[in-house]
Amino acid sequence: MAEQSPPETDRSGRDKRLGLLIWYRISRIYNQSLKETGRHLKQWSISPAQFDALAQIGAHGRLSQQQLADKLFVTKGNITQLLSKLEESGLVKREQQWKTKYISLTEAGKELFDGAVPEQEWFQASQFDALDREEKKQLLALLKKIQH
Amino acid sequence: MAEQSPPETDRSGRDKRLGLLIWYRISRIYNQSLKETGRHLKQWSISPAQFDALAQIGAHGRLSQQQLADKLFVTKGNITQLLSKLEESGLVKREQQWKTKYISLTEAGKELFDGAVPEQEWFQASQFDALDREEKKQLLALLKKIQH
DNA sequence: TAACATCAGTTTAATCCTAAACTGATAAAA
DNA sequence: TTTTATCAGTTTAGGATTAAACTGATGTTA
Repeated sequence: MAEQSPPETDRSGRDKRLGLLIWYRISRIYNQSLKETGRHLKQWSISPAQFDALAQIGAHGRLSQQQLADKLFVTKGNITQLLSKLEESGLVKREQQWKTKYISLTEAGKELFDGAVPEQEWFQASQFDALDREEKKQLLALLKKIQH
Repeated sequence: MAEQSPPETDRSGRDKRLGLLIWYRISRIYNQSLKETGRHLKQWSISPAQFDALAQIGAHGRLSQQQLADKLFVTKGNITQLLSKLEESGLVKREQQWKTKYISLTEAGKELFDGAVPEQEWFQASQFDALDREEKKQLLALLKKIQH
């Protein structure tokens, strides 16, 4: 009986090891990529978080702060502080309507958006150029599956 | 001539989009996983960063601060602060030898290590259980390739 | 209309992290 | 032996982020 059943504990042990290795890889890739992104963005004097906000606002036009928070998967408290700095730098403006504040890009913000976003996105994407098109598709499919 | 050459600009455009989608996925998976990890670790009143440090120290025994920093891919300044808290909590101790400080777990640290590490690693790994063994291997191989 | 609930945004205190300047000890070279 | 370089760790200032408490306006209901 025992000989015929698959080595369950062993298999789950190996699976645990695999899962852990994946986690550490992802963690390193993410943090490395973030660091390089930060370096690359220095030419426009903005941070990765600021870039993400600008890209969303630029792409969607008028957004409330809560909507922006949802798109970026961060808290509204974070958005308040992020926007304070972007407003100070003259890149975005806030307009209150009823109890909602709508955010949009200023002229300077649009200029930065047009200049920085395409190049930065190209840079971001190029970090995966060790993979060919087929491999990228595979990777994306696997990543999607993780989030069921 | 034109008809026979592959649509280069188009292809690289699609590749850029794929690369970007991968980046956003990885970013979301990482941040989600980190948040859930934090929630799970609350039962031992430690943070993900503290857990990682304890796991390394527990696994490797005596380590200098610089060695620990290298293993965790963070700065030594960060380690100084991380260890201050772990020392305060009585989980690790530092012993100076020559100009190097060697870190090791206290009894309380070892106890926490034995209790928390296996369970936490299991939890961590289980976040990828939507993938079967073969898919995990594939994913890991692709991730490795990214870092060439 | 007065009391209450809801909801957007703000504030506060905390954690994690970095870069850069600093300290102090060892080692090497003049 | 004095000077200089190197190297481990610390400190400091600042950025990004969160959770939780707070503010103030709008809407609902008794």
